[in-house]
Amino acid sequence: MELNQVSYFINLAETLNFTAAARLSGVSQPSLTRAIRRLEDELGGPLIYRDGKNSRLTGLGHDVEAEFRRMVVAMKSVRNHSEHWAMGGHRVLDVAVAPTVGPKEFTAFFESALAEMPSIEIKLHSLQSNEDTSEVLSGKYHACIMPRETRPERKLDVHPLFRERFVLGCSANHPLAANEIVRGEDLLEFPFVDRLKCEFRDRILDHFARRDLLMRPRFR
Amino acid sequence: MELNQVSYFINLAETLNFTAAARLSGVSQPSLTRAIRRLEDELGGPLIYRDGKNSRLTGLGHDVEAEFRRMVVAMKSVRNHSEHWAMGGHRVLDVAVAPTVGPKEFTAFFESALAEMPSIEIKLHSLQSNEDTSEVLSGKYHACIMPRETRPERKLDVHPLFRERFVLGCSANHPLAANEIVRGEDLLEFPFVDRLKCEFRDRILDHFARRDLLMRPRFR
DNA sequence: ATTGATTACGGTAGTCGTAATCATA
DNA sequence: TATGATTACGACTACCGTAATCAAT
Repeated sequence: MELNQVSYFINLAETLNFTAAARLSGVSQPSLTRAIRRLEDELGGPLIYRDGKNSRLTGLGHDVEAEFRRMVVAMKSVRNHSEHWAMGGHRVLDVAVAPTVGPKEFTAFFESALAEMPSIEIKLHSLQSNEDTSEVLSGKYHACIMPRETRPERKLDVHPLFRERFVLGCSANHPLAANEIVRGEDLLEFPFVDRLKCEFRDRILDHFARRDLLMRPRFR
Repeated sequence: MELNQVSYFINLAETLNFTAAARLSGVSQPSLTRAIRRLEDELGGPLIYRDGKNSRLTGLGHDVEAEFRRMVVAMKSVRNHSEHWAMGGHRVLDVAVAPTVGPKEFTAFFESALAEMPSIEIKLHSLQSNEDTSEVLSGKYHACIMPRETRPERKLDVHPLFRERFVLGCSANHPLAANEIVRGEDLLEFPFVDRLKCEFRDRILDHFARRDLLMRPRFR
């Protein structure tokens, strides 16, 4: 079964005349005759009663026509779609933002990007906790915004977007409340909780390890 | 755009792997690669990002996949249909019966026919007044049952099914009431109405003409 | 070294158009 | 004779498979 056979048959079903159908299809009459015959051979039965000016579709021909029309519709839809696409039509950019970051930090950037490229639509997703940059490689998202830099990957473009300060929240009469700057070393004097699920745990462990500081968590 | 390209692409969209898609499609890997490339050339843009184990469909690829699946569904439907048809599946026979005749005369025949050919369904239609045997030639009906024989047509099978008697209805003391048989000549003695729209008018005119009898209608 | 995709190339199948043939009105 | 469909035949396109090449892990 070939698509030219399909469109030939549609034209034949509309004209019930091989000559006219061939003209509609832009091929010679023998070519259309052969195409229809091949179709009939493949489907195992005649599609049209050949009877000069009284030609008419067989029952099978009627049934087949309906399905073929669906195929032609789908095919035209593909052509339309790809044409619009090629013309720089609508494109959707799926961007995932980690929940810790929150998209509101970037609304200004998104707005200017949308203004600059009117043919682009940006769809924001919330990056799930079990997802990471591999979701970009697999194609689920086109880009993602994360709270920490990832290990460099050749296949990924990684750009630094922002820096975040770590801030200590404590009571006003806490010994550290007076410090303008609180270093990691200062923190080690006090008991702390090791939150295994903290997004920044790896980075903080790494930070202290590089400074040869020993962390002694009091709770876990 | 060819149907093999369509099914190749469906397989590729499911596997995201040219080698696996080629195996599924039953062709060599280079052949599938070329088919996809031709498709992309025709549609004017890439359908899949080629990236080893991280290959993924483009936006256009996603859109095209949906439409292509519709085409494949329609194609499979055609195959199923024609297969059932070839297996002696369901066939509908459209039979038109002239309203003068009425289908009830043939219910016994239709019932026996249905019993004999279980794969056949008979659909009865009422033959409209402006329709005749040409509706069979044009394919609207497969057969029609008419109250009079038509002129012989090479393209039509004509079979006599029944004979109808013409009966005189009159009052008991009418001069003709005593006759066992009423001949046309007997009728000519009496005034009668020439019903131009009578279905049998032509046949009756012909009948008298062949006997050199002059009809003198008193009303029209 | 292995997996995955593309390019090169010779062979072949299938489709096309022209022209001839057949059938019918 | 004119219209419509099929068959015959030579030509060409385009697809396929094998094999080689390129790229990345």
